[in-house]
Amino acid sequence: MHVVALAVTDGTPLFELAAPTAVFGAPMPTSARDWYDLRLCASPGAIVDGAFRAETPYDLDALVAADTVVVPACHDGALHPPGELVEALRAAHAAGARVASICTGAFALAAAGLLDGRRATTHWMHAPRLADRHPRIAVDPRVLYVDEGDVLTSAGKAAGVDLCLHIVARDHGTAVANAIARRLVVAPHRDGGQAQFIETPIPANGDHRLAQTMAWALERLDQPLTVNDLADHAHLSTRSLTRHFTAISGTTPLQWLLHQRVHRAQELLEHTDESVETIAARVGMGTAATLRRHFARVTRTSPTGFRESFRAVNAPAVDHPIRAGAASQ
DNA sequence: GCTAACGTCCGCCAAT
DNA sequence: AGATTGGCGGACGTTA
Repeated sequence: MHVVALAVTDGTPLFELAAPTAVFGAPMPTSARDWYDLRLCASPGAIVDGAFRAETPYDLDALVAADTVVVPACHDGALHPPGELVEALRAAHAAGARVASICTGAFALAAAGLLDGRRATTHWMHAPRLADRHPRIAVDPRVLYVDEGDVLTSAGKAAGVDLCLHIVARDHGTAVANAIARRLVVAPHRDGGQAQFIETPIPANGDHRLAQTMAWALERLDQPLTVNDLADHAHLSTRSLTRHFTAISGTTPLQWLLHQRVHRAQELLEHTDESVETIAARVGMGTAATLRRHFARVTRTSPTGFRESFRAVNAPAVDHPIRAGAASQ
């Protein structure tokens, strides 16, 4: 079992605990091979959100034993990350743990020196302070999260859900991450920027005016779709559609489509042995060359490279009988 | 990697 | 008065 330690200190907002708890504490999806052992690690007497006393056998020293440490914001975290937490983080990272922060949790990572020379993000309100106080960090306030391999940071609050799902996708593949996302009823995968950076939030609920059009598009991803087609479906001019689309999703229609196609290609690469050419056609990319281009832009790997590394992660050549719940959206 | 055709995006602005 | 719409045009992106 992969141990995920959630670092709780006095004043941690309840909301920030919710994301990692819901994602890593979820029951193991049928399509996953192993899963997480979520451990609440709290400093003694920690009160969550001024109301809830954390009761757990693990204290912050237990972070060292974790494979992944999740650090949510803490009281006054942007100003004075608790020294005890900073020390524990340093030790955990030195022991080989992957460390992820939510919101102002990044300040604790920064204080531990884990972000020096790296890219990172935090809540946009606190980004200037983080950059100011730690000049060696390349702070990007625009993204939802930043994946630096063994150190990950995410923006405020809800971006923590995206970060956690991203981690699940890294560990278990996008299909498992999507299964979790579906269970939590959040948008499967928010991204939009280059590489593993997420640039803009997409509302987690599906009740906005373009939801049906987006769902409609996802059902015919394999077919050629123009912005005009989307506009027709939404009964809007292309101009208005583009306007609403960017306002709602933070991406432009074509970019969103391209990302959806790449994500579907990832699932097919994970779960089928179809050729890149075939997959390109099935996800609505005219040619394999086109798929490769966008795939590289989004994932920083080639389709074949992605397939290989996915197979490597899920190495044991054991038959896995049922893939219930792993169907794509 | 280049190119030619075509599609997309977005500021501007008048119409609703 | 203020918000929303959608046509236009040109820079920019995508495709084969």
